[in-house]
Amino acid sequence: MARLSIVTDNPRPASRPERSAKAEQTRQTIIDAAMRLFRTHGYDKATMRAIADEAGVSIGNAYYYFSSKEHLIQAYYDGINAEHAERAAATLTTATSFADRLAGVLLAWVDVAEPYHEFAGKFFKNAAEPSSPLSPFSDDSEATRLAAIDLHRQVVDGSDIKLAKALRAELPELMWLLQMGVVLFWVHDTSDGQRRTRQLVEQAVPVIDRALRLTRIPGVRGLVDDVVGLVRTIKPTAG
Amino acid sequence: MARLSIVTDNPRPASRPERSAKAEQTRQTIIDAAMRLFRTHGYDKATMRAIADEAGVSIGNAYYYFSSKEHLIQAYYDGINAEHAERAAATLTTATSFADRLAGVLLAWVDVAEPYHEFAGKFFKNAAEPSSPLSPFSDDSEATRLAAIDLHRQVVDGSDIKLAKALRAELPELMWLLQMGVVLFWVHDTSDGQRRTRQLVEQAVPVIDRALRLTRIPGVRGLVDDVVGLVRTIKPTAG
DNA sequence: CGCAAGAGTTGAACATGTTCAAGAATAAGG
DNA sequence: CCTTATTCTTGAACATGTTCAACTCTTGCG
Repeated sequence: MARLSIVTDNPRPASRPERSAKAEQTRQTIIDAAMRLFRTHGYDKATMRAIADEAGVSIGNAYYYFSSKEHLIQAYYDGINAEHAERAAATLTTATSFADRLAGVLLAWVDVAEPYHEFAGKFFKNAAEPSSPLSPFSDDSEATRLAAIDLHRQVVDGSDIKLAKALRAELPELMWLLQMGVVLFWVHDTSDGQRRTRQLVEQAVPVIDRALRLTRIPGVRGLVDDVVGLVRTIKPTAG
Repeated sequence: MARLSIVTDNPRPASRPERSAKAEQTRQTIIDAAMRLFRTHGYDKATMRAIADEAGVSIGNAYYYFSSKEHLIQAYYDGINAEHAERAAATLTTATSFADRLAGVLLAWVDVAEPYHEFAGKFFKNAAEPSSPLSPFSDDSEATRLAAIDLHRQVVDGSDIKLAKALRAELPELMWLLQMGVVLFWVHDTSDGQRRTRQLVEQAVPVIDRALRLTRIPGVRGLVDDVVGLVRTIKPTAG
């Protein structure tokens, strides 16, 4: 699993990004230990003490590198995202229809995330707090979020779908929101292998595809402009 | 503020619902103490010890009545919902257009919830965990959820909007989902008085209204059936 | 080398949600 | 009233995320 540390928790000011080789190694050791324990014992059992033990460092040292358990989890989060991008690439290079591409990308996420489902509930809890750096809407997650949105831009751009320019520009962001919705459903989905989530994706994607193709109907056009305007108003201006 | 304890945390089996008058009183004392501290000192400062102290009982006793801090918060949750229903009634008896009714109900929620905004982040965190009884999707919250959905049914039924039968049946549930979306936005909204959330509601409602009226256009009709089918597939069958 | 400044490391201590064995108060049955 | 079962109450004890003052090691510089 590739490990992009997109969202870092660097204890040093940004102006001095270097870190000694040994420190970097210790840092990675801690991450690896945490991964191992999260996987084998779950979130609750993987206490900071256990992680520190497993990594062969003191508790205090773990906190020197990661200012909270949440920040430690961030590596997990990034790992899933990186794996998702990797896996989605297969779909993005082969499929041409919008529906296939979107379904492929969404199902790729479900596939990638499956091993973490049990863990995800606990993770999700932390991510839900607005002030948490793990929140998908937080400033800290911006890089991760933009990468995910970009993935959806590729879904659109590489597809055969015809859309109004304004809609095409905003659509990837809306699709990212859709993906957040899928994640929400997935987290609550207790069916085996998250069967119901896959069903949701497979059933929803054609409907979305159909809806998007309807946007070219004259009577619907005005509505689309309204939606785009709404998205633009709401979107970026933090605060 | 009315206090409907819709979702109770009864330590005794459901077959023996009675509780001594004194016990009931102690229970209420604890709730009141918790409310006071949540309001005055916020979620973090309102420790179980502080709450027990304020209520004049021991920590263990507080846990006898509420099996976790989350369950104690439930009263808060219910209180907001009850107040919302009360406040929404004004709109529901006067407004006749669908847009006005929906906007009125959603804005009523923002009004009612405003004092709790700071607190809400912490609350939301707990509610986000799927296994939490506080989750709006949990079995424990079913009564509360159904009440909220019913509120939206009143919005639809009392309005002048014309809709296909199937859509009309599912719409209240979709509107409840919309409300959850508004709540999500609201939680993350740091503008003063949650100005941006109000803006979102005011701008989104006319768009929704317009979209619903478009559902009668021939070409759109099939799409609506698909959406209804999708909602029905996904909705109830827990697990 | 010698030394100062900073990086890296430590574990005891703290705060808080939660549990639990034990006891006190109350209710039920005779 | 006495006995017994049940409800109610208690606070010490526990687990765990987090902090912090102190310590050791490394680096840079004369």
